[in-house]
Amino acid sequence: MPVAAAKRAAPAASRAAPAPREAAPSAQEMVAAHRSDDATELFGVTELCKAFDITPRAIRFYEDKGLLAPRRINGTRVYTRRDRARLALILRAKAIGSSLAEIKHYLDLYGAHGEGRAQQLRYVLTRTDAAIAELEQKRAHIEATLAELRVINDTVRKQLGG
Amino acid sequence: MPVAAAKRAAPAASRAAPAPREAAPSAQEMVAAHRSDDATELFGVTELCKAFDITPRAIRFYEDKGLLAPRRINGTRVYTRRDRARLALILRAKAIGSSLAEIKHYLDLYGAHGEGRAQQLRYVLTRTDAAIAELEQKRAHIEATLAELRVINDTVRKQLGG
DNA sequence: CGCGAGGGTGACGTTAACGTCAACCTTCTC
DNA sequence: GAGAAGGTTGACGTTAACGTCACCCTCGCG
Repeated sequence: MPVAAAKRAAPAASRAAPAPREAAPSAQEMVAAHRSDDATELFGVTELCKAFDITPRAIRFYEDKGLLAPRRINGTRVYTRRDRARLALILRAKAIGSSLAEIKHYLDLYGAHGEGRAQQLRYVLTRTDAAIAELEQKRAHIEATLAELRVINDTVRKQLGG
Repeated sequence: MPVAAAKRAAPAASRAAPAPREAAPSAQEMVAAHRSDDATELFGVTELCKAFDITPRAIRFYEDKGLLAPRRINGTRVYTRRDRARLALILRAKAIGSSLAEIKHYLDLYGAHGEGRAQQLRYVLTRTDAAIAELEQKRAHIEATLAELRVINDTVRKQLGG
């Protein structure tokens, strides 16, 4: 999965923008982006495709799965900045190995806090707790693997250097 | 993927061993386990299945994919401690979102260092470097997500507490 | 008014990672 | 020696996450 990017680009153009960085929004900003419903700053589908280096088919697929719900203007999809933020979340969650079904739950969390009643909020709380625990687990796995890879790396480096 | 464990157990027995912890081996031990080829301490397939909470079908599948290569005694699979260590690596790598194809490369790294010539070692070096970089990327994604989830969690907690 | 580009819609194909099932061996036990 | 238990092998089914393809509509333009 990591070793599979930059597949089909424009027929005759060498692109060198693998990561769509644009000043790395903070966690607060990211979360807030999901609550701003302003209609200024709209995006087209190809715009998002180029911005995130994915295909329109993928975007449509996410929409079929209920992860995105852009407005339609005369049938054509129109995305707000909130939609764009959701897409960013989707892709990042995918990158850490989540399935689209799980991502759907993540998005619920990002969207549904702040206005619900106590019952709802409590639910959000337990879900975020669980999600956090899972991610910490996963991070632990990654750090263990990193440690082992570094052992190998150092060993080999010494073999070559000595 | 995380939210899907403890499926079919023995028909009439409640098991409560979700995580197969046994004194968490260090990175050095883990790497070393891949280089010990002693035939003492052998395991059967169901033994491994229960130990790691997977099905025999999965193990056989990994074998088909070349991730495992246990000895056969009269057709029956027999696993050494090294095989068991490989299986542990496979599952951990899966948990962090790697595909089996990628895991195959990981295993190559764990196995092939220490004896090769400079050419080979250099290759291992670049591969470990790449793998490390990818994992650090992934870890960064996880930490970003964690930060956002904590923002949500705190927000909700304040709403309830205040 | 023709038409080409761009976007949309099924429908089907594909790959990964197994699950399920039927059929066949051994080996142990009674 | 007849089961029963446990292991092995195809072969086929399944789910997720898209890719590909064919066909359609619509808008802008010369």
